[in-house]
Amino acid sequence: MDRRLTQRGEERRRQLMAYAADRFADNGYHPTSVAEIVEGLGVGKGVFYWYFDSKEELLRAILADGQLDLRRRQRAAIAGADTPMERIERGIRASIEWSLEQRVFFRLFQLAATDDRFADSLRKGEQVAVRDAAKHLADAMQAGEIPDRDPVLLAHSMLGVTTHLVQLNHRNLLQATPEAIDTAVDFCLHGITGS
Amino acid sequence: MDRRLTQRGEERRRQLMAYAADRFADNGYHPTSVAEIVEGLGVGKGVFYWYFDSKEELLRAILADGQLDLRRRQRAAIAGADTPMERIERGIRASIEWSLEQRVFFRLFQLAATDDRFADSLRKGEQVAVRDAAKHLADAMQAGEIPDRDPVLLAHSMLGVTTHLVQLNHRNLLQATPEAIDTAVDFCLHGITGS
Amino acid sequence: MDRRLTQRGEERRRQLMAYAADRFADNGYHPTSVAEIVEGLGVGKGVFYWYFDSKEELLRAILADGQLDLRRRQRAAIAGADTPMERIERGIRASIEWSLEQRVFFRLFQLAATDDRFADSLRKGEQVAVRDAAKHLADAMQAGEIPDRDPVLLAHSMLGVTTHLVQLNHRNLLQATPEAIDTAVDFCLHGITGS
Amino acid sequence: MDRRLTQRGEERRRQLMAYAADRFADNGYHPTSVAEIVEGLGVGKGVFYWYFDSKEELLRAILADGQLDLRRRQRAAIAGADTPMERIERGIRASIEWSLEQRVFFRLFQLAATDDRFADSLRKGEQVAVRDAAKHLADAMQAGEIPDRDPVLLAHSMLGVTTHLVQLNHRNLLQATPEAIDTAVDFCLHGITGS
DNA sequence: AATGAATGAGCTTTCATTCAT
DNA sequence: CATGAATGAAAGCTCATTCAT
Repeated sequence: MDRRLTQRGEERRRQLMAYAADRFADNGYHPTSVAEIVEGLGVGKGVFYWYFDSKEELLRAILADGQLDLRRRQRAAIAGADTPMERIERGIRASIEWSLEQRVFFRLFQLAATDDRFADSLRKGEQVAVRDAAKHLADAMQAGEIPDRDPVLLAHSMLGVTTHLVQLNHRNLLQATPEAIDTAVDFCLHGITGS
Repeated sequence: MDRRLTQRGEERRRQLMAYAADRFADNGYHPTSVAEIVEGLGVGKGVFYWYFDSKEELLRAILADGQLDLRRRQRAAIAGADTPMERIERGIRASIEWSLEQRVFFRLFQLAATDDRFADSLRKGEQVAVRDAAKHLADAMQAGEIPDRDPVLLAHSMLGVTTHLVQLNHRNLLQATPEAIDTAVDFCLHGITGS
Repeated sequence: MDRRLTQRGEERRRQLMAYAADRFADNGYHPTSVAEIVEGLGVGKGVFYWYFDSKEELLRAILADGQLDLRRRQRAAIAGADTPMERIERGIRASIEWSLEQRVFFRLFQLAATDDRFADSLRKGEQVAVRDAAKHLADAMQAGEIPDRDPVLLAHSMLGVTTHLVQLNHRNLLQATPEAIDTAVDFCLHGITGS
Repeated sequence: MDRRLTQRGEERRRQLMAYAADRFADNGYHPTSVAEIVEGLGVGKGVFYWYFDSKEELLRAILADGQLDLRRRQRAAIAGADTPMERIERGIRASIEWSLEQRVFFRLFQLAATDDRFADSLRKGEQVAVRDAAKHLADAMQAGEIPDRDPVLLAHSMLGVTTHLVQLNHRNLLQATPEAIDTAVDFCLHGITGS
């Protein structure tokens, strides 16, 4: 799908993505039909296929959007930090905050991770973030601030903690209060610092 | 579905569940059709609906099976431990090991967690395990072995770490070697121990 | 589609093929929808896909049926002939007669010949018949009954004459009376006999 | 569609017809969409419907163009001939040559002949040519050069031979070499001459 | 003249489920 | 218990055509 879009077309595309993202997040990918999406927006079915090759491509586009946004936030958060440990903490906090705010994107990431058709594109984004964190961890090890361990594994461990916390919050099983977030961040920092 | 099953009937039911579990784990719940399941076993469609009310009920039954098995393993692991901290570590390790062995069940848990129709029944099992771990954590706090923090949150943090590790392993993004498992367990123990 | 069919299933399959053949012959392949076919028979849409993988496969099955029938007729016609020339004439006449009787099959052959998706399977059947005729022509040349010329080309020329005649008849542009058939057969025989 | 077209408009119309003719010949009428045509030319959909009322009308216009061109060629070929038999042979040869050159038109004629919506307009053109040939045949009979037989049927027989030969050539099943053409023409001439 | 956007009926196909045997 | 057949709503998608600009 490589169409030259007018201003109006660009808006329609956004509109479709936003509405579909909501529906996917609420009902899941398979249970949400294209008909449901276009009816929800009060447009004809053809409109959908004017902007997207398929339902699959639509979700892919949404996911890419989300990953881009998350990545931006992480970069901005890390930007002003001076030490590796500071970068790590800021990165964690930025990820948690973004995920708490971007409920829809977060749920779509979770959804997509369980579907082979989408898991790969997610993987790429995740790996970028993980490798970034691993780099900072390696720096901290170099500086003797934390003991030597596989930095990639540690980065993934932190990711596991934060992801799970956000999930609980979105499912209303736990309130992600500032204190709770602090506890989780502390858990991570002590996890990497070791004895 | 409350049928008195003969010996042979019981086997058929197991067979259906095992085969369906494999297919669901490989292709996902929605993309796997009932037709695919019965054809794979070389039986007619009637067989399926003799043993299960619906495709949905089938997955629910599979999930319940898995949760029961996991719970058993966790209990057995904790049984011989004397201190709270030992119980915690053994519980973590048991969960990791089971999840690594039971690839199919683990994948189905992940799948089901993203589908509202199944998420609730999973939740229940998860909460039992979390509350159990939280109890041990509270015991350890009481004994002054770890600083006071929300034990439920800590338990969830550990769950996040282990789940993520297993996920990586099953996706071939990381080998869950004994060393890697040790690192993750260490991460958790230091996470709860704090400074 | 490799299904074990019961007596009843076999009948349904035949029924679908017969009805669809009529509709395809009347309206063409593309303009005839699966919905039209199943509605015409008063059955559900699923029935169609129980017996055929696709609309395309259905037409292929019909064509194969027709070709088999034509081939049988040609073989039977030639069977009792003693000389090459007699075999040729009987073969021509058998083809014409079959094509006149089997209006539907004949139209489907014409239809399919203009569609790349089906042309190949037709080709094979046609070539078998042509090669057979060419063999008889070569025999006649050997015997000095007709002058030497490319026997395949001559066989095709005869095929062109007969096909065209039948076409005219089915389109009501010409009555294929016994006299007309005789004229066409004569045309062919003189065409191959030469001066 | 009765539009006063500018010079440029005339060109656009030609361009659309030429491109569409290619696509129809390659993929068939139904499988070729209007979208495909306009996208192939890099123009908007409005252009198409500015020049043609419908997809159907477009094909009709193309077919009319082709028939006109063929008719011209046939007339020119016959022009210089003195005897009926010469006219017949020249007509045959002209038809074969044109059909070999005008691969696209020829394929479209074949396509259209199997579709009731277009068959009629083709029929008219074919009948003109056939009646023309039949007239020459009748002249030859009058002159005693060939035996008396239904001249229309003979003309159609010749048409069947030549059409089939060209078809084979376009499908790469046979090379229409000068010798092959001679053989086919001979076949026709002997076919009408008889014993 | 021309464009991109929109329409919506209709297409082929799928699939959970039911049923007669 | 088990089978093959049948159902029919609904899915994803296509496409000739129209329209606002």
